[in-house]
Amino acid sequence: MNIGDVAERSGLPPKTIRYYEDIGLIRPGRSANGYRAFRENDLHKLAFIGRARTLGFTIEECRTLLDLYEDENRESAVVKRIAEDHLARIDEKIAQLKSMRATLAELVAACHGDSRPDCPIIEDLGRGGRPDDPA
Amino acid sequence: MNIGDVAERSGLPPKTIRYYEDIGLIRPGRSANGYRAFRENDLHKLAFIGRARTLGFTIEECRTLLDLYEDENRESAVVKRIAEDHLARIDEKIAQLKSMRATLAELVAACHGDSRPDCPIIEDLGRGGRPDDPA
DNA sequence: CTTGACCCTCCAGTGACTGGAAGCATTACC
DNA sequence: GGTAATGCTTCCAGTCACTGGAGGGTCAAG
Repeated sequence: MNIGDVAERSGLPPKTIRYYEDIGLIRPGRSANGYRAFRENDLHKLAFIGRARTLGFTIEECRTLLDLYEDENRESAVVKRIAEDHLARIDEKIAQLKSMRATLAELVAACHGDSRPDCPIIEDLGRGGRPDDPA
Repeated sequence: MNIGDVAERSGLPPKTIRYYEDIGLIRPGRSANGYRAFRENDLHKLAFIGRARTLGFTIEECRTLLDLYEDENRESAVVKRIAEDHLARIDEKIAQLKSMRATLAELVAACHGDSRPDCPIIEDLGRGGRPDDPA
């Protein structure tokens, strides 16, 4: 298989696949003409990585997970721990975004959004986010 | 004020403040010794940027917001629209993360996490995320 | 007078790609 | 058989928003 076929079948752009080879996630062979020659196994790995990436795992986690994928004697506990850590990070990010969202939504709701210059959003930013002190 | 004072009062690291000057967000003067000389106005701007960044606005949005901050004749509608766009982006990200989280939580729950190698997490990744077909 | 804290600039690296240029290889079509 | 369009190759640079570090000047205290 050439890179184009693998790209189509794995859903990853050729550029990304080359990048994954660069950083050592896969090692396709080479044809006589210098083209990368992918085997089914490479395709499986790429699909694996693609899936892991859509679940938000970092490349380094993907590397570890790939090793575990190939390791017949892996302990599922190791895999589970990586996933749990990642889950915790996701929860943190969600919490952060929700907090941002809440503040921002309040400000947006308070802004009349017309042609006049006064604007609670700008005022909040200008106060550095400290609560308003109308005294 | 030297950069250290401004860093402390704005909560931004000196490196970041220098970077903000580099990209033209602020323009502090210079003392005879070559040190940056910040005025109160610079500090206000930095606090403004810092706040906007914690709310997740990009640097380019900060630039625009700063312009609006300084513009006595701004229309609050313009500000509101930027904030609304940003809000929509945040909502998108939250949705994405929640979807990741849901899938990942299922997999984690299904993994017994002991010394045996069989693991629903690895299996999902290996299938590229396609639903299991036990037939 | 030296020590240490502070400041300066410039370069390089982060993560995970992505875009583009320059140049072979192959394939499709007439 | 020629030629034009793909497709493949490598390498360099850019993205975003910083961050780390080297190498060196400046300033206040003891």
